[in-house]
Parts: sequence; structure tokens; C-alpha cells
Amino acid sequence: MSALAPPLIAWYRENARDLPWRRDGFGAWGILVSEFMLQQTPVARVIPHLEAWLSRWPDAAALAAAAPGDAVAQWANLGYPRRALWLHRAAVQVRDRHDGVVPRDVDALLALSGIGDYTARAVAVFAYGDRHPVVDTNTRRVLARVLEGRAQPGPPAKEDLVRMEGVLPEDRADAAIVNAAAMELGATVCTARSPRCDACPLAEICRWRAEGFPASPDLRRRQARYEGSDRHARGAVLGILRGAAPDDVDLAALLAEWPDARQRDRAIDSLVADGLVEVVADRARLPR
DNA sequence: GAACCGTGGCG
DNA sequence: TCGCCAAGGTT
Repeated sequence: MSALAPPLIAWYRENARDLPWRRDGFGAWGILVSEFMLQQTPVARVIPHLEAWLSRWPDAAALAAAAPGDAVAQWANLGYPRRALWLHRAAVQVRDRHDGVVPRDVDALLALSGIGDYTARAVAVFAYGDRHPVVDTNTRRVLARVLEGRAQPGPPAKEDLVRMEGVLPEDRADAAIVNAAAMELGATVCTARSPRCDACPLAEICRWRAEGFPASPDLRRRQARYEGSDRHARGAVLGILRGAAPDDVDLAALLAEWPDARQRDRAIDSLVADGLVEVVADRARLPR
């Protein structure tokens, strides 16, 4: 067993946050929905939306029976609304391919819309207790620091899964805890900006700390400015349509005051191309 | 592999 | 104020 596993397991048992999707019996569907919502959206903002979502659509078949636009509207301001559409498509696929039961097999999960390496393994591990490496941005940062002595991880790579596999204990239940613990440690202690090494169970074996916290060359690309961007225009258009749903909106009135008409039209076109918006005659609406 | 895709909180 | 960051995935 890796030297990381025992202290991670002990620390997690004492310090894990009490999050809804960690409660016994939360269910594979709830965990799947939570993982979709947690893709790039902070935990605190997800929790109330998750509970509302599951109250409305308690299983995959329920969501699959709804209109995709209902999912987009219910998604509200969680961001990246394509995820709502993908989650709806995944629900339809679960209904049609798996009799409404969220699959357990990683390849079957990977074949669902909006599910990649992280989400597929997270569901298999946290919903079903199977043994796979689960690697998110927190885990990558923890491993980069502890094992490589780097302040920040490199870009995501398949190699990350191999590295995490090398950290996991053989026992499935222990492996699941180590996966969760690495994520939890990165989220609450080994954070990106101001790590609290005094509270870290891996401090004594951390290479980054041993080497004096060297700054690593920062290869991360800067996030593009949001104000005035195409994403901003898309967000504004969709926000209006969410507010009007289930009614439609006159296309000419839609975002009439947006400063750049070319950009506004490009936003609408791209939303239509993504399936997030429908235009019928001279009116726009969320998809039915 | 790079570019693109929302939204809000925090230092 | 402003840049960084957040349980990623698709094209």
C-alpha cells in the first residue's frame, strides 16, 4: 500500500464534510446528478439545486420524461447550461439502454452524454463501491505537491489515472475512501491559493513542503475575460429565456439592448446549434 | 492538445 | 477593482 493511504483514511474519517451525496442510501441517480452539477461549480452552490432537482425528478425515468427545456430551466444559474442538456440526454440513455438504472460499468458510464473520465469513475466508486482511480482537479493538485514537489499540477492527462492507481489500497472500500479523501484534502486543506499545511495529514511526507514550497512554472492558461465575451452574451440570452419559460420570447425583443448586435446573433445561433434554444417563426424558447 | 463553454464568491 | 478559482467534458 502507498504511504499516503493510511494517513488519508484516518484524516478523512475525522474531517470529511457532511455532504448530501455522502449520506447512506443517497443512491446512484442522486450521485450521478450531483457529479454533473459539481463539474466546475462549487459545492456550496450545488447543494440547494441538487435537492430541488431530485425532488422534482427522483429517478432517471422521471427526468427522461420531461422536456429538455425543463432541465435547462431547472438548472438555473449553475453555469455551463449544456450540462443540463447532457444530463437530460444521459437520463434518456439510462432509461433506454439500462432499464432506468444508472449503470455500474465504467465503459457504460463513459458512453453516456456529458460523462468523462472523472464522472464515470466517481459514480462507479461512490455509488457502487467499485475500485477505480478517481481523479479531479483537487486530487491532481494534492498528488503534484506530495509526490512531485510541484506547487501546481500540469494539465490533465491519462497518466493521472495511473498515478492515482498507484496510491490506492487493494481493498475496495479503503480505495473508495482514499479517492474521496484526496479530493476532500485538496478542497479543504491543500487548496490552490493558501494551503493549510499545519492541518495536513500528509505534511511529513510531502515533497513540496520538504523542498521548501518551490514555485512551479505556471503553465495554466488564464481564463478569458467574461465581461463582454461571447459566453456573456450566451448567458444573457439564456437567462432571459429561463426567466420567460415555459413561454417563448419575441426574437426581436430578445436582448435588444445588447451593445453588439452581431455578437448577440452569434450567441443565439450557437445556442440553437447546441440545442439549448429553439427558434420557431419569430420567437425563441427553451427546447421542448 | 487547444479552445470553448457560465456564474459567482473570494482575496 | 480584478484576476483566480471551482468534484470537467466535448469538439
